[in-house]
Amino acid sequence: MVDQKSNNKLTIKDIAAIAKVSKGTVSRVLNKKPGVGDKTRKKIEDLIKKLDYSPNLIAQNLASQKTGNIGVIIPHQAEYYLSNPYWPVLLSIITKAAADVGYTILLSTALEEGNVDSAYDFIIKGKRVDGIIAGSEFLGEKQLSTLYYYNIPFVLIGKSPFVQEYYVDIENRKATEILTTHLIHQGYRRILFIGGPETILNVTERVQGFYDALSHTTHSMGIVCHTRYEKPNIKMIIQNQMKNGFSPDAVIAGAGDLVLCTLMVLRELNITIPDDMALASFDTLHLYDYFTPRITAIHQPVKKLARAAFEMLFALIVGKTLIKTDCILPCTLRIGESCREKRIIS
Amino acid sequence: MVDQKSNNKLTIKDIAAIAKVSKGTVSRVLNKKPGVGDKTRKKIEDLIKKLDYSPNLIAQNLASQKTGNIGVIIPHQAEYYLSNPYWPVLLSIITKAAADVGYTILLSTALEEGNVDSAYDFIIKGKRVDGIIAGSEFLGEKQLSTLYYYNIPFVLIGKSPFVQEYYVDIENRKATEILTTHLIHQGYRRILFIGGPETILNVTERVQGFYDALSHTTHSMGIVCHTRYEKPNIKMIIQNQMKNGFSPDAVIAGAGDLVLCTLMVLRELNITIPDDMALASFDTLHLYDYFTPRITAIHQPVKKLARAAFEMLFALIVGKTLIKTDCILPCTLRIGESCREKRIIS
DNA sequence: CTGAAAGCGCTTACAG
DNA sequence: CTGAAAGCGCTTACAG
Repeated sequence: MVDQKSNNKLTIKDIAAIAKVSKGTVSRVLNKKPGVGDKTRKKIEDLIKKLDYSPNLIAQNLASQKTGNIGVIIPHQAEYYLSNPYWPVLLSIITKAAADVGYTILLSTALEEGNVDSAYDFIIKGKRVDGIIAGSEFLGEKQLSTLYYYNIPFVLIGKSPFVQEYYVDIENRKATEILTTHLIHQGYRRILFIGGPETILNVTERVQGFYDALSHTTHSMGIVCHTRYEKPNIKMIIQNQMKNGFSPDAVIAGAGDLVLCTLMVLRELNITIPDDMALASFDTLHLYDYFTPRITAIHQPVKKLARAAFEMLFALIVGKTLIKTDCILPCTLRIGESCREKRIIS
Repeated sequence: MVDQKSNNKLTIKDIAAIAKVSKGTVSRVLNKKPGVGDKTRKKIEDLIKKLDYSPNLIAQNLASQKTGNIGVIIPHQAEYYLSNPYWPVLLSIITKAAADVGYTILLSTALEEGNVDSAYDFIIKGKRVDGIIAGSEFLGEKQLSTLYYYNIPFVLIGKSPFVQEYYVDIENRKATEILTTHLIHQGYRRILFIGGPETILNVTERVQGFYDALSHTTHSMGIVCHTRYEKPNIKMIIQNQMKNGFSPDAVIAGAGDLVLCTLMVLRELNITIPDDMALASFDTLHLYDYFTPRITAIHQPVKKLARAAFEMLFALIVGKTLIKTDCILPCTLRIGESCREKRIIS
């Protein structure tokens, strides 16, 4: 048809005109608001369906002063956060939970590792989110003051020293204690704990858990070393500990980001797992089951964490009062073959 | 301060009032448009910086009739597309390329595997993207007619039987030929190719490449089997082929989604790689280097693919005329230890 | 170079 | 129950 307008952008005005009602009335049925007669409502609903009209979300947003978006801030650069299923899973669960209640996710990540400024600016300036879920790493007072200044509801994933409410996290300390205790029970005597940077709260919590376990035994001893996530110097750490007389018979990778690297280093050094050295880790790997031996590890309830974060944020956005302003979830121990019971040699 | 308005939402009106100019003038400097005196421009720029004003993007969008968003449609559900680095990498590269020119990504995925309707509706209705990059899988005439109806520029990742222009892809056929030829040269004689569903274009292309290689030799023969990605029945396939007399000495996993499963099945059946059976794959794995033996594989230039897709879309959006309306990229062969040269037994 | 005004497509008190 | 009108915060011809 020639006269089929190529300008196929139906607006509320068109619908109103065709239905011979006011825009206000159409708006009311669009938003399922009361104050419209049954007949009128039906007529407009039919028309909308027939014409396949859908409202311009941008205009809705501007008029209603709500965006329908929630911002997710991943405080890492893509290369890094994609190396691990943690953030992708978190993100996809949040997206799904948000979609269920009509919200869209706006994702913002650090452009370079450790620099979250741009990520916050991107999301906050421009006023296009109703709330924010952010990873607590690298969250500083600068970002916080911006959040508070713009008065925007937010929930953190992971504790922050600066924030006392509205966060979700896991039982880092307790879980590490459980894992370490397992190693002790399996007969390992000299356990090396490799953790991330000590400036990160969950790292110090895990270290505490490690010491908690050791404090309950006289058979085993432990050593803690820290390294960066992005460029871990695990090889050096392990070699040093082997030379300096501690010579660990078990090593715990204190974060999902460190397991693989540790695994590689052990292979490179021709150290057999678990015969030469046991390996355990906090956090499981992507494709976990595909590694031999499977690595004994603490499993985080990432999906639950994501759902908890979204529910908390949603409550904040709609103004529901929260009874609990935090949510700390327990982890589980998954036993593989990488920490088999030690033969009586030591 | 008590009188520090909690309503801290600076608008263009406020800026105009303070600077004693009109909103139009502020808008012009905001958008770096000509038609403003140097002094006035400087004054306004300083004010904006001082007050840390940033314009409301939603209002900008509505007024300018541009969204600054581009939609990315991943035609899979999260559980599935996260099992493989392909989509996450694609997404993160597109996001970065888009950010460089001021665009934001709106992600939409299938809520259930194979059903992309909602993904398209979500992105297209509501008019909030200036263009779309979509995976070509499951793209049907229904989605296409919607895209054309709304007259929205789009670029496909992967060929589609329905679309003759504006897509990017890799050399599926040629790459598979290269891989298969490598296996033949390594001395493998009975090669099993396990591919995805034959309804998918890249699967049939790869199968063609497989046959291309075989057609150049009289030493080796091949068999092709198809399976679903989400729930591959690889164990059955391999067992059948072992029983029925073909008894392959090499297997090619025809897609990244099938490698791991194949690997697991071989382990389960106590088949050693490569001594009992060689394993090669199209597409590398996440954490590729961490598997022993490393698997010989075709490597796709995913990052290049993503950049090519975005560049093409961007050109379409700004109305630049394209010389090439498609982009087919070559792949490379990565040789691991999973297809070692075969001892002369057969 | 600058301003006044119309308009983007909605929502939402306010009347009636 | 329904409509008319103002307003959300911008942009963009159009004058001058």
